[in-house]
Amino acid sequence: MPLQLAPGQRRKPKQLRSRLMVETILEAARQIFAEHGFEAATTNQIAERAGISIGSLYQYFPNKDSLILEIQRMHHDELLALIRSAMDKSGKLPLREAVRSIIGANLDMHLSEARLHGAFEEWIPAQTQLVDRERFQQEMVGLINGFLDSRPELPKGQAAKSAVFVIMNLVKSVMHAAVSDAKAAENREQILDHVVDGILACLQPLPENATPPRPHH
Amino acid sequence: MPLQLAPGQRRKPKQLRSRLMVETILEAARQIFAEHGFEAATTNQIAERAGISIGSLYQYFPNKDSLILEIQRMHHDELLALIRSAMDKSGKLPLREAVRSIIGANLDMHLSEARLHGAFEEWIPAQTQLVDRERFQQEMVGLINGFLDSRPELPKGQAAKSAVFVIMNLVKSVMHAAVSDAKAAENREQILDHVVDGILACLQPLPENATPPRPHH
Amino acid sequence: MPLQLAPGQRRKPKQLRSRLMVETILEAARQIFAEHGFEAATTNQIAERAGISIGSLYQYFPNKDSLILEIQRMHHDELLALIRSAMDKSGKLPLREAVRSIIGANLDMHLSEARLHGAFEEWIPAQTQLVDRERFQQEMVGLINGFLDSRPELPKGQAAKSAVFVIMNLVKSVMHAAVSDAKAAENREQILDHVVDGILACLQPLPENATPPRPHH
Amino acid sequence: MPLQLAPGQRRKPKQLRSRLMVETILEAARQIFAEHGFEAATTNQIAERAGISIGSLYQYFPNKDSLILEIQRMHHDELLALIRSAMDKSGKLPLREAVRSIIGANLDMHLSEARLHGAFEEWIPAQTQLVDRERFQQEMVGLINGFLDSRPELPKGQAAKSAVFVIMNLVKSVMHAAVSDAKAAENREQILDHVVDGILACLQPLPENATPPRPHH
DNA sequence: CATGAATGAGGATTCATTCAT
DNA sequence: GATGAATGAATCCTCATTCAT
Repeated sequence: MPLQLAPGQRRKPKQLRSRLMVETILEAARQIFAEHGFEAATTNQIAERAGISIGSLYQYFPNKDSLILEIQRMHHDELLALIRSAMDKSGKLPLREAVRSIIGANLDMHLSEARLHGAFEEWIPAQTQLVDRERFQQEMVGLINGFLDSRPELPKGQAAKSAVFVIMNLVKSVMHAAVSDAKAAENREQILDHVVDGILACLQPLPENATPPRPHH
Repeated sequence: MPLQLAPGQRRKPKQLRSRLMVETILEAARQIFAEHGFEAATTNQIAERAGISIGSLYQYFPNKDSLILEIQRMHHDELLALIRSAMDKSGKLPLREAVRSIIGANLDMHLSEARLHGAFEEWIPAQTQLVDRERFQQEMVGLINGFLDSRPELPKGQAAKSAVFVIMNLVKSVMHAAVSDAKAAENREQILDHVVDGILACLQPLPENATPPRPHH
Repeated sequence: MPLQLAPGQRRKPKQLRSRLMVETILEAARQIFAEHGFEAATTNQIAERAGISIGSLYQYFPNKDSLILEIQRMHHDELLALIRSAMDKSGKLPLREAVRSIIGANLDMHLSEARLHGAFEEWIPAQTQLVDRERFQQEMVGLINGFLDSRPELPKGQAAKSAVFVIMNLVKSVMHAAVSDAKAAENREQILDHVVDGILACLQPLPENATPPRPHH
Repeated sequence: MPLQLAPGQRRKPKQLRSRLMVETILEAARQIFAEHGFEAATTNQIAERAGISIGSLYQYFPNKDSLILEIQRMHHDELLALIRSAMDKSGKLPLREAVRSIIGANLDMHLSEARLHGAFEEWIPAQTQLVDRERFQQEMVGLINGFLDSRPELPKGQAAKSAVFVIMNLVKSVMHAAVSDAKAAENREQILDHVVDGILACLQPLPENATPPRPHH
């Protein structure tokens, strides 16, 4: 117990401890949710894994929902960061290689987090507006558009809207499938090939004669 | 009291009641699971919704798992039937229209079943081999291949493998997204356009010069 | 449907059917109780084993308790009959052989009914006066006294009271132990020897000097 | 707040509370099992009787079985201690008095515990090896042999084997009978006389001429 | 009388959350 | 702030018993 503290400094250690605690808890929660799913995970398990008492857990998170909400937020951020960095690194590669490395990074992350995504799906928040799927989606679209912009041979803006939409969903789905399918881990390369093929196809301008301008309401 | 009964017909009424009961229960379960997800749904809720006692429910289904298993099976069957029928009906339409109507039917079904799929995802069966994801997937692949075969302009067999993989996942993901996204219902036409574009792109043979033969292990 | 019946005869077939039904049910109940114990046995199991509907069972027995009560009664009767017959048969044998054969018969019966007795113990009747332990005990005492009477060398009446009490309990306990102890079945001969020794010892007049006339309260 | 604490003593209060709670629960369970038998007793009843919540009960005992297992263990220990102490106290008394006081203590304990033994009988543990009937029996045999050793006039070792067997079962049965028979409490003295007579008889060497050496396989 | 579908009270057990220390 | 014992509502499921057919 220090005798004397510089003014304004007193709360620093507390905040540090606080932040550390929060991170420890979240890491424990991430593991437990990943191992058991949302409903099957118990807050006591999480506290135990974090090496703290259940009471302390509730000091930092008001309830079970808040835990998974925060984890999801973090996961989204990590995913965006990962892709951003993969895009940066792939700057000079030929298109197929670039796409392949970006998607590959994405896939690896999902394979390693496996069941955590199951927990995200399982959790149906009472207050829908609390989740940040929206924000995540927006940012992801921005990222993809940025990539398209950086490659002269690819379509941009309005012309690429469909492609972006399809790519996002294709990737999402494959990630999903990879996660729920035990065998996916072994097929990594093949899956990657398929996805990359699909993405490149989407980015190819459709031959004019094949698809007449679609008129619809 | 009928004077004469065809043999084996005597037990019909019982069987009818039985079948009716089973269907009532399944419909109730489908609703409750769709509303609350798997774990959050309670068997008592389901019985109440079905208008029967909890005891009766357990007369027909040995446990909670068996309910969702059966619902999933039914859902898969309905989906396959729906697509088969949409494919049949679309026989003479130009490719884009055909694909659009098939996917459209699929999408509509998912939009109406909304959160039920969340429940499917959530449920992790104790005995994995009991679920029929495998069967479903196989049949779906067969269906898609059949469609490709029926259209001379489309690739077939080995050449289409990637396309089929991507299409399946693309569709699955969009359905998934549609299901979890409230606004999807309003964007039906746009979403459809995007998906159809994506599918058609995948079915286009990749220009040779764009993608050199990928060598990997 | 017979047109004409002799008066008073109408109910005979019914009574016969009735009696048969009752016996079938009791036999089934005996088996089920023996296999699972009282609480763990279910009336539906019993009905099924009896090859009748649960409704029919309740036509003949008002509740689960009444089943075990009746079985216990029957068991007591059979036990008494068995011992009576063993005593009759052993008429001319030397004392030790006689006792041995009587006790042996008793033991065999218990070994074969094994867990049924567990069910008797387990069942705590709501209305104590309903059970017939009292009657059973009285009759058994009578039987033993009869045996003592038939053997000039043995004590009788008041002098044998202690012996009878001890014998009854000794036998009962050994039966009990035999029933709950899996190994008992293999030790049949040894157990028999011990019990017979004990009984003969009790029937020996105590040496006067060893036990002074007990004065108490 | 004590200025100085012996090391390791800090946690005492917690452990005390814990021990107290466990004892409170066990006492409640003992009562409820004694009143209703094993199956009919409910864990909620026990918690209520103990004046705690059902949740607390399960904090200390993982399931219903563990409750009766522990109670049985305690009961066996108490019984052995009681008899040991009764044997010690009876050191200088004449044989009959000594036996009488030992058995008397035993009987009193059983009379007071009444139906609890029914619950023991009723409970058929899933994992047989968990119960300690075996240990109890061994220790009891040891105790009795010790008593025989301490009295020069009594048989020992192999010669007493039958006697010990018979005595144990006799006592057990009488205790059992006493427990299930409401009137037993009133007949205490008579029952005691009978049992003591029986035991002494068993300890009398059988007259040689009465029982020829039994030959059996 | 026979049937067996339907009932629903009741039981063991779990787990998010609180609060006295 | 930290702790973890205590809480008790809520869950899945069973089974004795009834009653319409």
